[in-house]
Amino acid sequence: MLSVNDIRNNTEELLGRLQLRRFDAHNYFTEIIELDGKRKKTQTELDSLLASLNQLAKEIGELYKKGNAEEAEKRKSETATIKESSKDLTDKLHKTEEAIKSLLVLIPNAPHTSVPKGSASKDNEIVKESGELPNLKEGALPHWELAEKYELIDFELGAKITGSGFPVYRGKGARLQRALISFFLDKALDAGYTEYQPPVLINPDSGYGTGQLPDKDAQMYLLEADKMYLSPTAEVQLTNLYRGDLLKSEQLPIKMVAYAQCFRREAGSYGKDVKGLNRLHQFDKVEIVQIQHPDNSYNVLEEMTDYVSGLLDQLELPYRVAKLCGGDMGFTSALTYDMEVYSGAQKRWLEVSSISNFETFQAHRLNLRFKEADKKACLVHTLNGSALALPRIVAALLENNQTTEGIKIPAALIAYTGFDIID
RNA sequence: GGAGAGUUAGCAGAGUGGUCGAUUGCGAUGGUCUUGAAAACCAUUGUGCCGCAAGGUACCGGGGGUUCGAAUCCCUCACUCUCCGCCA
Repeated sequence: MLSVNDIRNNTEELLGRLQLRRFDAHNYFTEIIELDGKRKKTQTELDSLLASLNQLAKEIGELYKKGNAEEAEKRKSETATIKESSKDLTDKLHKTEEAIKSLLVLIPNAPHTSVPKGSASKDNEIVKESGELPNLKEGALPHWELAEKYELIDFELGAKITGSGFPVYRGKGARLQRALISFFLDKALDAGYTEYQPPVLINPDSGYGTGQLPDKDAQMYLLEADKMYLSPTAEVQLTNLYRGDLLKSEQLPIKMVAYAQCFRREAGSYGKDVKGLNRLHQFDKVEIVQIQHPDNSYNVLEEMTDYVSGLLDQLELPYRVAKLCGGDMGFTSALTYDMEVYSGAQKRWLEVSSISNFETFQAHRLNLRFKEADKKACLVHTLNGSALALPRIVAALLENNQTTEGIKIPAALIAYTGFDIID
C-alpha cells in the first residue's frame, strides 16, 4: 500500500513510476488527496469538540464533589448536542478513512525507475544467462515419464488420496526432496539467515499484511470453519512475524529462512503448464526474507539474486535471470528478478524463484517500522525470494541429468541424498 | 470439548467510575559525583492523528455498549494460564 503522504508529496514521480506498469493512477491520486484534506478538516473539528466535552465532564465531576448536584444536572443537558455532533463527525471521519483505504488498496506498488516498461513476459529484460544448455539425445524423456520409470513420483496415487496437483513422492524421489530441502536450508544458514519453522495455516490478518488479501483470496485454500488459509508461501508467515513492530535500527537487518509446504489453488491453469511438476497445488519451498533499512534494500536485492544464482550454479543447472517488466511484476513489488532454469526435455524455461523488493509497500500494510535514535519512526523495506522452490528444480534435474545408466545427481547434492545416481 | 482465572508502557506489576496516558520497581538514555568504574543522587524515557507552534485528541488485547465521565461496569471475539476430558 502506498502512503497518502507520499502520494501528496511525490505525486508526479509516483505517477511516472506507475506508468511503467501501465497503471494510470491520476484519478486515484486526485481523489485520495481530496479525501485526505477532508479527513484532516474533520479530525480538527472532532478534536475540538471532544476537548469541550472533556472539559464539561471535568466540571460536572467537580460540581458533584462540591455537592452542587443541581448545577451539575444542568450542565449534563448541555452535553447532549455536543455528543450528537461528535458522533456524526466520528462517523464521517471513519467513512472518509475507509474511502481512502479502499482506494489505496487498489493501487499497485510503484515500480523502481529501472524497471523496463512493458506489458508481458516478452518485455522482460534478461540480465544474465549461465550454464550450457543440455544436449540431450533424441528420445530424451520429460520428467513425468522419468518419474514413472524410476518410481520417484506418483501423480495418480496423489490424485487418489487428495486430488490432481498433489503428487506422492516415493523412494529416491522422496529422498531427493528431503536432500534438496536440507541443502537449501544449510546454504541459507551459511549466508547468515536464521532458520524458522512456521505454521502453514495463516489467519486473515497475516494474509492482509503481505498483500494476499483482500483480492487474491481465490488463490488460497480457505478453512471455512476456522477462518484460516493454507499459506501459499512462507513469505506470509516470515514477514508477518514482525507485523506491527517498532524495531530499533540496531535490529536491522533481519534475515530469515524457512522451509514450508505451500498451497495454491491455481484455478484456471491448464495444459502443458500443469503437466507433471510444472504447477502443483501443494509444493515445497525454501524461502528467504529480509527486513532492511531503506538505504540498503536495493543492494540487498542484488545480493539475494546472486545468492540464488549461486545455488543454481552448485546444482549445475543452466539458468537465466530476468528483470521483470512493469506489466509482469506482482502487485506488491517494486522490482523483481525471476530465475528460470532450463528443462532439457521439455525444452522450456521454468521459473524457480522470484526475488523482490517491496520497498515500504508491505511494511505499510504491516505497520512495520524502525526507529533511529532521536528520529521519527519510519517504515522498513521488505524483500523476499525463493531459495528455492523444489518441483521445477526436480523437473530440470531429472531431465537434464538423464543418461543411459540413470539420472546423475550433481556433486554438491550427493552428501545430502546419499546416492549419486537414480537407476 | 467442559469449568474457572487472566490480557495494563521495553519488562515486572499497582490501579474496580472522576484531573489516570496511568503508582511503583527494574531496564534504557543524559547529567552530578569519581583518576576510571561501581554505588548514590537528579532528570528524561510509548505510539498515531490534527496543528507553523502552543497545544489538542486518540490508544490499558480487538470490536461494540452503558455513563456527564470508563483501564475500571456490560456484551462479544481473540489469545494466555489452571483444572477436567480426549489425544500424537
